[in-house]
Amino acid sequence: MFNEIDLKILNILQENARTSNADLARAVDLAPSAVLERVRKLERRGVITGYAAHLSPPAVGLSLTAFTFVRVEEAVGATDTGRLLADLPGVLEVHYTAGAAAYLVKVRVADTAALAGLLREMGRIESVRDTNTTIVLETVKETAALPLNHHS
Amino acid sequence: MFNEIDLKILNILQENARTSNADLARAVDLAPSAVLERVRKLERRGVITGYAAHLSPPAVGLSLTAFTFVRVEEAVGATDTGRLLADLPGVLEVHYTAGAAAYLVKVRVADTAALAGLLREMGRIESVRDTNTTIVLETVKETAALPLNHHS
DNA sequence: CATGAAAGTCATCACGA
DNA sequence: TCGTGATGACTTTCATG
Repeated sequence: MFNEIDLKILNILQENARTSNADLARAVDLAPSAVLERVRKLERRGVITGYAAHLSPPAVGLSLTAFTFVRVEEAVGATDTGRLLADLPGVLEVHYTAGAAAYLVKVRVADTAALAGLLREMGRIESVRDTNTTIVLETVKETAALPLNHHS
Repeated sequence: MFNEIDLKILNILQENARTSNADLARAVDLAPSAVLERVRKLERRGVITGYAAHLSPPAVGLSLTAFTFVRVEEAVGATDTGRLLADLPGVLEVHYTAGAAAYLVKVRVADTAALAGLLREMGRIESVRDTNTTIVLETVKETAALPLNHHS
């Protein structure tokens, strides 16, 4: 699906999304206009889904990370509960998981009090049976950068 | 720590990291030079940690997401095992968790065969006692954008 | 798909209020 | 901290190979 030039562009943009088009062009040794078209095409094809600044959670007052399993009673395949969970403030990720009908929810909040409040909100959702939370003590690695290989 | 102008800048950049400085300036109604200095300051203070292009995992051949709990036998507080886990290809996140001495590892791979291979790699690490994997069927929400409030 | 030229726009810096 | 103004670089489009 990609040639090596596309891969190089994707890797550079994963590392620094604010790399200028001119710098990209120099890196892959193409004219800026050619690079611009490649990037646009990658965006249009849905390969690049967006560009995000990443902030330091503690720096913005979100010092507590946790993962919560939310067991639900809902028809298999339905994700209505998931969407309700996703809308709660502090919920960054909601994954519907195999096995026990449950969502795995990644949460970032200020402190344990805020976590307690968030769990209470989750419990208020009708279809939620119970929750099981694991608090993160230390994040060793956290990236959104995907490993790209040549036969992608 | 932040005033409303900084918050607005941070929110815009979380949404689109490639927003030009000139557009930022128009959005917050300041001169470009003033905005540039604010952004630089936010970077230097460690509030903004980077800018990343986000790719569609299936579009690059990574269609399987999973979370693996890795129980370890290692001194409390040590994260050597965590770093070894972090270096495995396909491992996006490694969190050391409270409770049972364990890491919660977020993984993205091509398919179940690749997952099996990755789990085998994990098992090869000496300090790893066992692993427990939950496969994601559907990701309802997945963002790195942090909710910012005015008393951050 | 890539190039190169042209027009408009932007990034960046020094300076002053 | 901010605005102004200058300059060199960049972005983007388009005609063309």
